[in-house]
Amino acid sequence: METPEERGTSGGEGRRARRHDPRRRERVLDAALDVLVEDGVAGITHRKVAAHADVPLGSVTYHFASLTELCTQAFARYTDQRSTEYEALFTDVASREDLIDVLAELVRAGPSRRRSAILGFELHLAALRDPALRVLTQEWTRSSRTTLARFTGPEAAARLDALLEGMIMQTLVSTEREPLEETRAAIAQTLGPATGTGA
Amino acid sequence: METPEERGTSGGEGRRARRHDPRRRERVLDAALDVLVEDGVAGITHRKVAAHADVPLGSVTYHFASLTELCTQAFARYTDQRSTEYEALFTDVASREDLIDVLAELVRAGPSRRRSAILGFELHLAALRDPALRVLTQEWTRSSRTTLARFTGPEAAARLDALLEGMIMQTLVSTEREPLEETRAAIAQTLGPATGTGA
Amino acid sequence: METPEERGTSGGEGRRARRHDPRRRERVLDAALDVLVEDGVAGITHRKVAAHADVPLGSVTYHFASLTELCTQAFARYTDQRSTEYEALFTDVASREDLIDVLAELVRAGPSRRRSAILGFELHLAALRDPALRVLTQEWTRSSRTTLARFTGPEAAARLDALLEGMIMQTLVSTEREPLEETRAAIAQTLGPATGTGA
Amino acid sequence: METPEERGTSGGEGRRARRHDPRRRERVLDAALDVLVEDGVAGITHRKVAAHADVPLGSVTYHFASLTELCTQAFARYTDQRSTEYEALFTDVASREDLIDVLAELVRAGPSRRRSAILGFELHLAALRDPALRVLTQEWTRSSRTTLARFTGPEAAARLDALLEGMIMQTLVSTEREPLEETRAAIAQTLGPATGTGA
DNA sequence: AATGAATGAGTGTTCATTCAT
DNA sequence: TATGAATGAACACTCATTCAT
Repeated sequence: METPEERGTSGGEGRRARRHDPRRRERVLDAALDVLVEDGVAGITHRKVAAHADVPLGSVTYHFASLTELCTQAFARYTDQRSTEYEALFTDVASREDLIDVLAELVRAGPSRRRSAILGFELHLAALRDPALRVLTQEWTRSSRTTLARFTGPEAAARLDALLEGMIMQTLVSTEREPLEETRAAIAQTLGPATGTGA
Repeated sequence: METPEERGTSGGEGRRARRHDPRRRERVLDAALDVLVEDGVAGITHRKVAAHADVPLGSVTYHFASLTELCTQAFARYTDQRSTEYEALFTDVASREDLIDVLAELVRAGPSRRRSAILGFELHLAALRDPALRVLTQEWTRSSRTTLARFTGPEAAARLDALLEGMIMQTLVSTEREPLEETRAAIAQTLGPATGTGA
Repeated sequence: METPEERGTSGGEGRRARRHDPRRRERVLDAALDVLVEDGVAGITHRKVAAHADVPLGSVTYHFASLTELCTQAFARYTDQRSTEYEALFTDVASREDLIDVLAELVRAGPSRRRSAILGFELHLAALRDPALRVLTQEWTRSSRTTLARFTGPEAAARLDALLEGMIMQTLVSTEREPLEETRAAIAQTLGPATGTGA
Repeated sequence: METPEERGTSGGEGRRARRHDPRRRERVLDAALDVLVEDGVAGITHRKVAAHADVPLGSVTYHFASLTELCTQAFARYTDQRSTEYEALFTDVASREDLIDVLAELVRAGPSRRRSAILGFELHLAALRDPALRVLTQEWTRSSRTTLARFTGPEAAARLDALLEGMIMQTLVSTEREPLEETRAAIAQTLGPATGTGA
């Protein structure tokens, strides 16, 4: 009913002619995760996600019925990927020492981990207010504890999980890095005294 | 949601004629904390804060130059109160057992603590992106570790702090409560083996 | 409200494999009329019509070049059906009494008529702003007056037509029903004094 | 949180410096009625109203909590004004002839009345779907019938009201004007046979 | 012939912030 | 000092319409 006028003139630069783009959905979800890392749940908007994915705004709202749903699905994608990654960390663990190595590295790792850590905490916080997200955090907790429990037994796994989460949070926020030895010592102690033979 | 009619001269019951209200600033800050608990940094607005404090909208923007500043000062008020409270928890601690009691209670405490825990995590997350808030988290970490260190030595204090933070976060999100004994056991283990005489 | 998941291959039960559905067009027009009854010209959208007709969105835009055209054709279908129905009402009218019966019933009839009445007024109002629709209202007015005039002569037909339209509108909006006798009396008076023998 | 940049640069031409504008509300309501006349309930938007009132968009949403409420209040303003006007039409009516003159003039009047008539029908139609508006139509019907009944008695007032409404609607839509004599005759007949002395 | 994917214009609404009083 | 009015930017979301298949 209104005159369209400058139809199809605008549109950024690198875009155009990406009609029929399978994986579009996934690209948008990844972009959403990028925005969540950068600006948090507090700062995510359709527009930022669209810009980040180099996709028109309408494309985001087309694929996801609401911003909430976009976040939910993005977080689901995150926990999914994260679980697999987490599992993979432990494939080569054969001894108590190996385990400590892997976990200390997990806590102290650099920027690559930073992204993951931030998303984890954003998710936890958002889950406090959104039951749909609570499903994800519960599943994630269960799965990470199960993985740890293979080496430690269930109670120690729960403690360890809490300790790791706390250490990761603190690493995230603090400016200076804790000495490696202290990280290892904290993990070792939570694992409990070394038994005679192995992990 | 409001229209001038509902705004303006009205204001419920308790307001009006509170000219020269010296506690106005503090009331607004507490209201801001309430809103942060309820809706998070993602959901705070001047209007919600004003409504919560039963104060005109203009009063909020008058006392605080920007929403960011309001949040910063509210968080500052929170860490301030929290530090004092935290310190107070330990005044009667005389033994290792006392310490475990107090910390287990800290982790497991109900709704009263929930507010505090949520604010703590909101602050941590927001601090990732705002240096002004990082000052607060650093000071808060330093102070809580110092308090703990009186009983444990510095390294154990750091571990313990991480463990507590992780446990509190998990308590916050999870639906079922962990058995008290496990909480105590986790703390005890992180404290390290009991020494001969006391805490 | 829909996301690709909910759209796409799904579609409830009765759809699918209705390739080459010759009545598709008519089903869409009827669906459009349903939506016009429910939400008015103010509320009609391609999506609502498609959902109502249980037809993919693309099907609506495929068959009708624009929403305006869809409305126009739907209204055309309405006046067409309505004229036939209207005509049919009078086939058995043999006396002045019969005529009054039929018209009173027309004014007072229940839900079945409600649909028709609402569409009539939606059309009239839309026609004020759209010349294409004015063609329909003029033809409809002409045809209904012609029908009435068979029993009353042209001037009385015009009056009667106006009276009926006004009464129907009032019936539509008002909550309580006017007594039958008053409806009949109003019609009778507009018909003019009974002549000796019949209608 | 975003950079404002070109704050306060835009803003039309004739505007500016109309802070503290009492009557702003009323101006907006009148603008809303203008838009309703022009584009109907189907076409009203905040932006059109703002432009018509030469007022910033924010001003419209500031004064009215929702578009629905804006329409409701605009229609309320309309019925209010209309009732007064309607009443005034009859102040000088002293005879049956006078009454017929006034009503025929009411039906046939030109553009000035057109606005009023369109609003009346928009309101009626919208009232079908919105109970808040139904309050207005009921009150309006009651009041106009009361006015008419002063000259005709209650039953005739109801008939007359319906007839007038129907005739006005038809006048609105039709292209050619009905002869004055027929309008008068229709009214006269609905008034019933002239009694001996007067109105 | 038919339709799912896609897109850009535009909508209602919220809100931080400014400003006159 | 304090606040109601005001405003413009931005947001989530809807939708008519286009287009590749």
